[in-house]
Amino acid sequence: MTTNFLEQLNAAQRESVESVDGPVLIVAGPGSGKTRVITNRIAHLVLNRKVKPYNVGAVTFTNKASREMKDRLAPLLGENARLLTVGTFHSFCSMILRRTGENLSISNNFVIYDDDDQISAIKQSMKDVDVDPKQFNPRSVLSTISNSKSQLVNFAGFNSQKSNYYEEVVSKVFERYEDILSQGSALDFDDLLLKTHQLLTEFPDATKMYQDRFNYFMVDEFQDTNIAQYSIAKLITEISRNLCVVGDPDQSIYSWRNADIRNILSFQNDFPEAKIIPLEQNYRSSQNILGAAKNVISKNTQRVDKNLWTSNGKGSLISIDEAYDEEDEARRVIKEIQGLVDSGEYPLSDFAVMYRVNAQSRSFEIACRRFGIPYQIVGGVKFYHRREIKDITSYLRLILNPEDEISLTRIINVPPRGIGQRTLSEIYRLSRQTGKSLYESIVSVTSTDNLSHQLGNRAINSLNQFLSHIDQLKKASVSLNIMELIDLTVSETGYRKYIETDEKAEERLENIQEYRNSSREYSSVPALQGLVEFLEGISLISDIDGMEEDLDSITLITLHQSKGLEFPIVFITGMEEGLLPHIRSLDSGEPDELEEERRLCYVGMTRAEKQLYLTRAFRRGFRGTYEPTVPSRFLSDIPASLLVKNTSSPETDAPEIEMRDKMLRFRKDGSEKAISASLGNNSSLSHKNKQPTVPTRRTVNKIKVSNPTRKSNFQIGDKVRHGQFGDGIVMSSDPTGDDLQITVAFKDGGGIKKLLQSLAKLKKI
DNA sequence: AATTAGGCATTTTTT
DNA sequence: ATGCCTAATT
Repeated sequence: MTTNFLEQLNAAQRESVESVDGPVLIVAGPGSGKTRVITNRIAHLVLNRKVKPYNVGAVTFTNKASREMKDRLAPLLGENARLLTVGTFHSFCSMILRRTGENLSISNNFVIYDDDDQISAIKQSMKDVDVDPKQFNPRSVLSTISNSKSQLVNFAGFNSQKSNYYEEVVSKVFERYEDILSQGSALDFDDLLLKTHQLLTEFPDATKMYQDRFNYFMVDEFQDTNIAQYSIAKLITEISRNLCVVGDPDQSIYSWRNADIRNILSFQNDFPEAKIIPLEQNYRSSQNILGAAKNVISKNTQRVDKNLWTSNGKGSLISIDEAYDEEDEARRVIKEIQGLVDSGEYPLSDFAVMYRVNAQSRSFEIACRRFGIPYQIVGGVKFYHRREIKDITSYLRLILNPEDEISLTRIINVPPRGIGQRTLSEIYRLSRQTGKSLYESIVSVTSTDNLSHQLGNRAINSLNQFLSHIDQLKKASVSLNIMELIDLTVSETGYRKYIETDEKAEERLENIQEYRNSSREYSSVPALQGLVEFLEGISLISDIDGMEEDLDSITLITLHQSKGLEFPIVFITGMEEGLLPHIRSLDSGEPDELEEERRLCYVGMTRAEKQLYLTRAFRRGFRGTYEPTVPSRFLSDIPASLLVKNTSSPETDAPEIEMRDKMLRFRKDGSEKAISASLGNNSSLSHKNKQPTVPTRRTVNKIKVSNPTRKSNFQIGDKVRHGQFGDGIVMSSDPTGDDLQITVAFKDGGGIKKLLQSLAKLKKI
């Protein structure tokens, strides 16, 4: 091995790589070779500074990123690469807690509750402490708790500083929630961090062990870490002070997940001696793209300006394309891609279509299928969140820990075995009365001499049946590997038979098959440990992890998920007020949130190497009705000199004729084009064995070109009569989809109602 | 106990 | 429009 990899770096990169002693902050602009710096830095540590790989730790944002890092290190370090500790913050913490969590009475077989489980646990907690889920949204309660935890405030802390009624309520739920989790030997995502932090502050022996081990520690995507994560990194490197963080404040897009951009400031305060190295040369994008992106981001007020530059050529101008609606938008994008692919210049894998919200993916999927363009969709309906998958996972968790009440209640009657509401609430009652767990209560209820319950023979039989399933699986679990265990679960519990009656049987069975396949890599691990690791694996996996770069397909992806990726040609779609920037950020009135939207846009734009398209639709469907749109403010931040001269697209307030023309053209195209076989797949695991799915027959005449109801029969100010609400005055009338929405203020306290002209037989009076 | 109908909230982004 | 939850039905 030689050091020649250093010679291929620019000055700043090289300095980043060679500055290994003491704290370092690398401010890495988009495309500045960040991953290369990190991997080379590790290689430099091991090869030139003779640091043992065992003493190096690096945390990344996703599993995918760590996998890539390991892949890149393998050729440089050979076998040594395996000895490095590279993972996400959450998997890093999970490792610590499995090894030394017993200090905090955490079982080393703990399971990790994902989103769904957390919501179930919150709902159960709310029920237990008599909080009405209609009055308090379980999701917001959870997010309050999560927010608290990620700032290192546990239940005790939260409880002692609650200051209003809402927080009092949350506190009650919080307490119960923690009980449910510990009952289930479960930690949620935030606990992984919170408990690790607790361990590292309260248990010097364990702490010392980790501090001695991780002499060199690196944090990637530092701008998207939360307080808990930063604190952990600080604790780990308290002695060595060899903490290197890499990030870009302009790419901070996860504040809603409690990431705290102030960490960057804190770092400079906490480590005043830190070396700060900006990486400002962009190797990814053309001058035009970089210029456009810089113009967008520069409108943010709360930022330090950077001097990003590139020696790349000017490249193509940026295109702004305007469509009639989201279907038309998708059609135009996919046709453009098809054209470029047909010209032979680009492979499919060069293209990414990005959007703000997952719901937008639908129209692109449909267009891809219609035009026969293979696509890879990142995210969407999460594989591990599908019902059949969650069900089997619950069984597996019960094998590990029958006290897990969230998993138990999920599957106690799945498949149906006659354990209904009545039976369950009786068990609950007994459990609360005796202080025993649900499982224990079931065991005691089914023992012959217990007469303290009010359950019929039938219920007892069903419960016995359930118990014997769990028993049998538990016994088998000590000798079977994970794959065999899944098979046994599916057959033994009658789950397979049950699923076969489902209308989506085929799809569900396929998913179970896929689940089984994904367990293969754990099958060589000893029985129980394999189970633990498999369960951890599926909890910590993310959608982006399933993405495959070299698949011959285009990529459909959210802007958030696109962070860290790059594509020769990028389409950012839905450039509309309310979508990007998202309505939530506008409603909140928080300028910070708007700035984050702008950063999100910036992240998307800077993914592009050669060509960037920004698209929008004149109108967009929202839960049933269509709304006219306003172009995103970010579009006007791009100087005209960087844009392709507008050729065909009309302006926002296009004349009616132009609009109709577009619609006609659309209709013609859509119905004439034959449906080609689709290579797309719709699972986040991206298995290639999906049969070509028949596209949803989306009838194009959904858009009616002429519709008599579009013309309003009512003028503002007209007096009208409604069968139910009585008399009122028309306030406004707006077209929605094919219909007209009439807003009427009714007399006699009837209030203001929005009515559809076609349905609400309004009479003029 | 299981099935069904109707009411209601929901959609930002995810380790 | 869709999906989840509750209430009503059998």
